[in-house]
Amino acid sequence: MKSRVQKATKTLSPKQMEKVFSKVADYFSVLSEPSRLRIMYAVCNGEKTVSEVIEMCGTSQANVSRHLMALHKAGILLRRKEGVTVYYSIADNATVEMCQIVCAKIAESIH
Amino acid sequence: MKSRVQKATKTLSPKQMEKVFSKVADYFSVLSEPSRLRIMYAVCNGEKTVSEVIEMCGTSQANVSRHLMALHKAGILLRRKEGVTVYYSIADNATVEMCQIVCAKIAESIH
DNA sequence: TGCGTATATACAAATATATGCATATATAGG
DNA sequence: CCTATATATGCATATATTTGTATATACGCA
Repeated sequence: MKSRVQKATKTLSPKQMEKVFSKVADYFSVLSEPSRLRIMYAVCNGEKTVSEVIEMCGTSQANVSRHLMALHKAGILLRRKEGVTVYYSIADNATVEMCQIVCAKIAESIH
Repeated sequence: MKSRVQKATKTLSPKQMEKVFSKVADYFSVLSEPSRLRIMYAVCNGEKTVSEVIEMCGTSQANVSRHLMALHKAGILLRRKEGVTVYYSIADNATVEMCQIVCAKIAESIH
């Protein structure tokens, strides 16, 4: 019996598997920083401007901007520009689902 | 309307939130290396010994051992010792679910 | 006790990553 | 055109992470 992960990858060659591993690693890597998770938490409730995120997170402007951009480039956040203002929002539910699973798992161990 | 992530964390103080962010970051961090994902892939189909994983992954003994231990310490893999042999296996389905979600997402973008 | 095998770990070197600070770019308003 | 505001980026530094090599530990067996 094949695992669900293997079902999702069964048509891929070894070379392609390496590519998947590398991309998945990049994906998790973006989510492996407290500062970026704080930003994700700020945004996960609805679209926010960079300034709003700075306010909510209490991090420097440069870092918030960089992190938001990194999350965007990883396909995790959408980016919408309106005049001088830039809005970021969650790109798709897969990430939120994941964060929910992990947060639940972790929060449990803290109570 | 609250997001699912916020539901999972609504009873936590800001200090506890920081702890959660830090732990979640650690969790994702462990999964953010191609070498460790390769190892996860080797193990996700059923319990394996360190030697078997070395064989399957073609990585050095030291690295496989280190990575398996890291995955274990992060609560992602179970560790069972029998004589001189050590067996590792997936600790719980949350991680596999996550990997499935992400792999599906990524594999899609490769086809 | 001594040897061989399986696994873990210490240390150094190479590489990557996050951050602060300064500066650049873009746009709206006067 | 000039200024003020919002956002992005370049550079240097501090810090963390990965890896290889060598060595240590643990266990079974003679």
